[in-house]
Amino acid sequence: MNVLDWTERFKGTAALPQDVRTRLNKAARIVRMKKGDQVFGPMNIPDSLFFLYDGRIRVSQTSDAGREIVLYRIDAGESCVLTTACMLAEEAYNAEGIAESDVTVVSLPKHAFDRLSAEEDTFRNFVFAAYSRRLIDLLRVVDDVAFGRIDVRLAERLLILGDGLKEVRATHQDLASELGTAREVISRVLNDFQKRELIEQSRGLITFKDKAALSAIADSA
Amino acid sequence: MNVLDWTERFKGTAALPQDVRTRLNKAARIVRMKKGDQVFGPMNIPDSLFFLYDGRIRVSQTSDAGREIVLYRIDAGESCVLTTACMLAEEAYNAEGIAESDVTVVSLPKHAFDRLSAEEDTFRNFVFAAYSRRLIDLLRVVDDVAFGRIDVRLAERLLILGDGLKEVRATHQDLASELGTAREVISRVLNDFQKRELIEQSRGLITFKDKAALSAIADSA
DNA sequence: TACGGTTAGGTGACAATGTCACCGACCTAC
DNA sequence: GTAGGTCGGTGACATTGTCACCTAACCGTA
Repeated sequence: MNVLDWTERFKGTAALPQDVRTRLNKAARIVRMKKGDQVFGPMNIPDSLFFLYDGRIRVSQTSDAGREIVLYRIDAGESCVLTTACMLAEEAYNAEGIAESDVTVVSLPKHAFDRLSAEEDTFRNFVFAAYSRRLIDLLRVVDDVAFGRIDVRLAERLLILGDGLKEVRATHQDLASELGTAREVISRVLNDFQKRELIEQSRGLITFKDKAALSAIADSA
Repeated sequence: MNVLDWTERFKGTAALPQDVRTRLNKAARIVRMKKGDQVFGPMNIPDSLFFLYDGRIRVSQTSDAGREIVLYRIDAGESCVLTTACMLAEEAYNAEGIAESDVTVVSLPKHAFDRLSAEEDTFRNFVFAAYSRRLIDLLRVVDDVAFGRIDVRLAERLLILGDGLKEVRATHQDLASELGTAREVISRVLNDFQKRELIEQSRGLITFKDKAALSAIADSA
């Protein structure tokens, strides 16, 4: 079943001795999911650890009123700490992970995780580091939401989403969900950006006209 | 120096064999600090793990503009994950911990922490659980700040701060810092609460008149 | 090609929150 | 007492969020 040796893909497993890696390859299950699938969510309390072998996952939280905010993204080679947290705290939480592309996930049963983090310093440090990074990501989100202006946050997010590209394919609602605000607010700000000739808009598509000026706005935090 | 055996105080250490606990008592340093002292902050990147033996620590974050928001509190018996995170990520962050009372902190050098979390399941689970709890705390903060109304949040916070008491000793600025908003906003909402006879105010002091009604507001999230 | 339903986006009025400038009341040290 | 600092009040205004309702673009199908 496991035609691929995923252990070489992760910082926490690549350095492990070969026999440990072989054991891991036996214990783990490889799961493939399609773009748009829910990788984890408030419904299914996980009983395994997840490592993202390939693709990208967007982790977001939804309010009672149905508004959404993106917390962070998981890239290939990273582990998903939030599922771990939910598992350990045995607490469901209204956060969900959506596959932003087709993804390949390595699912490691809890007992294997326990054993590995007990026996292997490298692996344990990898997990701790992942936790730390997410904590700091969340601190950043809190800072942005509590203290940031939305024009600044939107400029920043557009540049990230369109990194290296000359356009971003996203609806106003998508962008509102990124920042945890309302569609109308995004529409207003984007129209302002357009009037200032920083971008052009068409249905579901934003085209950069002046990235430098957007950067200036994004940095004026 | 170590007249007190702190290891009995923590879930992660109380269950350890006596010889391990003795070793820990040797390795750790006991630090006492006064109410109001900064236990950790953006300046001093920590090189040790902190466990709070006694007292309470308020962890908050400050914006560039100087506005503050309380992220969570550390109670006696808990470990301080954020310092751990900063240490592991080797990244300073603009969060700080302030002693809300006189505190006694157990400071465990990194190498002792590493060894302990490698050798003792109980301890490792304790640390993981602490991380998880803080992550979930922060998700809650994000939810509140991004989606919550401030009258609801203020009512809620007043009830927490005055749990079991009939008054809360805090200035409007203190409460603004709790919620990450401005003093004027707190003043407005408190005046509204007062007009509705839910509270009474005097300088630096808020007295409950109708906790039930406040609860109703707090729950109307 | 025309139709009808769905989705994306626009708009104005209003409510909630944040910002600014300035004020007076109170508190403490001298 | 008074000087200076802290605490809270206030009105005008800016920003952001909410609501109701609208139009335009897109898509599948007859």
